[in-house]
Amino acid sequence: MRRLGRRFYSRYTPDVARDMVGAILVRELDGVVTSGRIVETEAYRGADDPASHAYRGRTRRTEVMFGEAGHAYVYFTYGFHYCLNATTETRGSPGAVLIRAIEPIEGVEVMRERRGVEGLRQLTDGPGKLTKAMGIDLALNGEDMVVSRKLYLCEGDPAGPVETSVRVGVSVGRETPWRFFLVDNPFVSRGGTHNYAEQARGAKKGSSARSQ
DNA sequence: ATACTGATGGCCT
DNA sequence: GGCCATCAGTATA
Repeated sequence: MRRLGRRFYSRYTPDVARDMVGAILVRELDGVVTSGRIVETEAYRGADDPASHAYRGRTRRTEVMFGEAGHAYVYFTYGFHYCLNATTETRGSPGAVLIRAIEPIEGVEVMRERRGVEGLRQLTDGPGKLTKAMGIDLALNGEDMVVSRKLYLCEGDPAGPVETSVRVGVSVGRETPWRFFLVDNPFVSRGGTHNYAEQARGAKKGSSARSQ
């Protein structure tokens, strides 16, 4: 497996987000490997993107988004969950790609233990779920995924059409279709539970019906 | 199937 | 003090 290099990340964020669908996310912790294929991402930029943490400029939290591309941006949200991003663009131009869902490949049993749920699908079909399944927290914020042995991305094939939609769980910037996901993949998150996410006029329902 | 809610803490006005 | 780039549980149909 070939690891994704600096050049991959150092581009216009929505392009990186689209190309990350199909890539393999690998996490090594205490000699245990967990990995999965990325099936859903979202792009966040800076001053042109009101939904982005970096919209209002540099703060302690968003510092990594302004730094070199290819680093992990991990943040804590809703008092409980961590979310994992890969930084993009160039120094001084903030950007990050949120990894929203993966399809498990390696370490399924470990993921089950860390998550405390049984169903394969529920293991990693959301941004907060996959970080818990992979043991990702603030200790990895700023990690350079181009060289790290703990956290990195490898080339992979989406093996199917990639669709776009409005981003999940944001109340502003809803005119920008910067969510990218694999059509009909069962591990794509179902789009959040908050009503306001679908209240904007013209919002379409998620295209993939899921059962079981 | 959709709708709503509680948990819980950091970040920013 | 209000708002979250969330999740799991419960209620309702």
